[in-house]
Amino acid sequence: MSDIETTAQPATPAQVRFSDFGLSPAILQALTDQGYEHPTPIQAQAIPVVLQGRDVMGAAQTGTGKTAGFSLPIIQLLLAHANTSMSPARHPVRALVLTPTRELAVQVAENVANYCKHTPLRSTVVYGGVDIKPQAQIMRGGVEIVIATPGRLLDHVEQKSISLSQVQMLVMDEADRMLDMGFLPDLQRIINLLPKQRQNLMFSATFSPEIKKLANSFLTNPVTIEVARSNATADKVTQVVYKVSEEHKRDAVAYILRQREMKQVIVFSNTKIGASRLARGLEQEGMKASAIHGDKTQQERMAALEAFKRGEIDVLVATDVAARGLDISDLPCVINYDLPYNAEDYVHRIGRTGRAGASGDAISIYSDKDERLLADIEKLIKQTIKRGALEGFNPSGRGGEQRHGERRASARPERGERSERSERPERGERPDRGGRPMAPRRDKIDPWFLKPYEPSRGPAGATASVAPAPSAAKPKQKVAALLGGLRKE
DNA sequence: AAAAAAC
Repeated sequence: MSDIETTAQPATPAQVRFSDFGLSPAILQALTDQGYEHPTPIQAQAIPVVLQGRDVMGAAQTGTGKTAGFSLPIIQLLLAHANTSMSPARHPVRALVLTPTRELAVQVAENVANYCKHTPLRSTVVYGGVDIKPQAQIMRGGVEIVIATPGRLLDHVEQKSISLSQVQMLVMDEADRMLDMGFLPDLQRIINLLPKQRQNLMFSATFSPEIKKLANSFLTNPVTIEVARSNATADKVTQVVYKVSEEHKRDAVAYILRQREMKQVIVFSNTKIGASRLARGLEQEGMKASAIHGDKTQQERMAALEAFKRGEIDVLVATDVAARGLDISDLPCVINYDLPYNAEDYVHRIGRTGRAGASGDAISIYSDKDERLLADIEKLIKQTIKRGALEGFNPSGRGGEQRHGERRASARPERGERSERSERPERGERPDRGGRPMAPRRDKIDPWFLKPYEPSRGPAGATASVAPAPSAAKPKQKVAALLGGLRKE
């Protein structure tokens, strides 16, 4: 098999209809219910190919309609052999969808359930952080389609609440993300439990060498589908960066939010601590803000997401748990409170806005020490991002915008002011880690985040030897070794 | 460097 070839067609979705694919009336009815008539480009390409039973390697950003692209034909194929018996034994798991995050699993499951609603097929979702028993109960009752995060799925396998021996179709959604998160060993264990004879669909936002290798080991003669070149940012998104000194970043975000009177904004932070602090800071400024990150309980995560979707919260401060996949529709604006360490994450983050033809703004705050990150991002997206100036933003005090009568600079620790104490991570923020081991033990914590910011300088000051290559190569080697070794447990 | 994910 040669290199990945692009089958990207300037599809003409306006002329294609879902009814052209020979899908069952039950599926078409579900689509009609939701007002869907025309497939998106990736749907138009994927549906016929999946219906043919081919393996697929799909490159697609979120917001392209990828979920329907694989779930509609899967449902169709399952229906072709569906039976209406109520016996659990007659409802073995036949399609398995794996996702990297719990929220994404829930979201995919909601879609699948919707598409199935006029069919006898049953689907369910399993993920960690919540009680396992109800999940096991549902699966023992028999389901054809399971959407899962890898760890909890394996848990169910060990508990024997699920058998994977009848799985005919496997979907790996956000495969690049799963690799990044170290799910490769779990993926391999799961795949070892599946029948050899099956159809595989893999979706990834990027075509890194690791992803190609994964595709080569798990897919059989796949058809490659690509819509919108990966690494290309949506053209509808207006991007701008504002340079601010590190200690004024939070004020800058508050200023931007207030200035533009923005509703429904996601603000991305690189750290969980940073996200919590920023959310609280914004709340103190009177905004309706909430944080979502991996140290929140699953309940809190869901609650924040729901509140945001319902419009009860205007600002969702998130780590990269929300960077990919989440279908928070058509946000007018995304703000990067930190520039992401991985340039690719920038693309995913700003992909939350400017979707479905709408335009959007992507605003990033950065400071001196982030020049390198900005350069990496611009290199990846092959464009220079506009440097903006925050008109009227005067964080250094001395009057400035304080004449608006705002409460005195809640988010501006002066030197020596000991606001740090009150900025510690909330107590009780994670009474329940969802069963995952508590992150680092107290005595092992490196409290870098509690220290005041200091521009880090090498020991010799001037010779800040720049050697990014080896550090970048390391994780890749690990992935390559795992892929090559195909170790089994 | 960070984040995510099973018990």
